[in-house]
Amino acid sequence: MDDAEARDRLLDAAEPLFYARGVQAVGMDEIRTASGVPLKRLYRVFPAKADLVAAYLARRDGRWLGDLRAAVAAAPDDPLRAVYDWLADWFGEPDFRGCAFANAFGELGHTSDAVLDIVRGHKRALRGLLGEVAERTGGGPALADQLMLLTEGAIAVAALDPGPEPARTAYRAAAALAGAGAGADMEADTGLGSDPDAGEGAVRARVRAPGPRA
Amino acid sequence: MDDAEARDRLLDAAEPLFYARGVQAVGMDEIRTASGVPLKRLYRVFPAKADLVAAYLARRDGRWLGDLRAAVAAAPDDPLRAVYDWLADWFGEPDFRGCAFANAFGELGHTSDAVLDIVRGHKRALRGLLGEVAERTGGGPALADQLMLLTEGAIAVAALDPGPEPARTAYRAAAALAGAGAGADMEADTGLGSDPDAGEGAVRARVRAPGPRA
DNA sequence: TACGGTAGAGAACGATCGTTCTCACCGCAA
DNA sequence: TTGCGGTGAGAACGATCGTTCTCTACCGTA
Repeated sequence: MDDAEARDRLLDAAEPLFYARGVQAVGMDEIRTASGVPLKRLYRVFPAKADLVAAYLARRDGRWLGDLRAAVAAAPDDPLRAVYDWLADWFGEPDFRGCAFANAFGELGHTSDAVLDIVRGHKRALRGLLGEVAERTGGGPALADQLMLLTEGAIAVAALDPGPEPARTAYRAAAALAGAGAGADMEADTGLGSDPDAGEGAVRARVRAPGPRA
Repeated sequence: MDDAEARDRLLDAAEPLFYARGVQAVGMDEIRTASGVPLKRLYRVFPAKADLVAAYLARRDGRWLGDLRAAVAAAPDDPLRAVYDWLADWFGEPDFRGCAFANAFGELGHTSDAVLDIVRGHKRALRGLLGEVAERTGGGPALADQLMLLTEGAIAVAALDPGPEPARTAYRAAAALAGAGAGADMEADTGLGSDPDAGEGAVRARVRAPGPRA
């Protein structure tokens, strides 16, 4: 067995375990057993569990975004629809358990800066892809930000209640926003201007003082 | 010291620790030290760590939703705006670290059914509150589902990039959807009907076969 | 003043888990 | 054949952590 092959086998074994049960709930011994790679080589390829976790997230990041990008590229006439159709499909998979990166953030985001960086990078890349989709749909960055919220929201909702429905809801909202906002990026918003600080005073005055919530 | 007071002090000590660093990263000894409650009494009040975690989430659930409900009630003329102003305020708090329930789900959702139930209950209650907001804004359940996506999406985005901006983006989208969809719940959606299964064939046919993604 | 029951402080226990070490084994060069 | 570098399997180590136990001190009551 090659080191490169060992690496693949380790990641192939670790990924479904980490995704299904969380990183901390899966021990190195279980990965050893599942992969068939001896511990010695495991620790040569990944000197610490943190390295394996980072590789797991990095590989998943590449594949996930690659698949989504391919789905978008395959539907040049309606990239918006392609995004949410793809999500609907994903949400319906039997082992769907939400966003691996959001889950990793909840588990390790405060403990590991490496994990935090990967998660941030993943979301930034997703935002970039949605930016292209928004542009090709006739919208601008404002639409892209809205698509990002709808996408993240759909994933979060589907995580607790698996099924394609949240993706359909997101698509309807996205289509409505894209239709309403075609070329109307700076006046379709019913209130706040696009200056990030313009409404802050009013915003803060309207609600109570900060305190711990959720 | 009373058992009831011990309980409060334990939760007061545990909550910021759990929220800031995650449940698994905080040991019972640290909670003992931070609360000043002796270990013996700690284990009388909460026989196991899981009980303390459940109480932490339950208390936070009640307070978070109560605060949001109060903010909505305080702005009867524009409940939609109240929601996202409140969120913007929350996102700006210095110790904001995303949704405690989403984080707990990522950490323990697959291990603990009790945690899963609390998280599901929390999100269901939030969806209920947004349902009222949607209704008072002139929308129906379709708008409520969209608000849910925008809200969850804003929280998820803000978790990785703290600041009020995602709440403002969500508000703009919500206001646009509420304006566009007033009384137009069954035809404003640009494509898919409201029947959950009507478009499924097309949806599934458009994308590739399922496989592990993210 | 003696005493039973409870509280507090912290040591101790037992399990888990990441990581390292031991040791027998195998293929290969001299 | 004879060593030898590396491999595989799994035991062992060390740390952490949830939980329990021990021991001393105190308080209300007779």
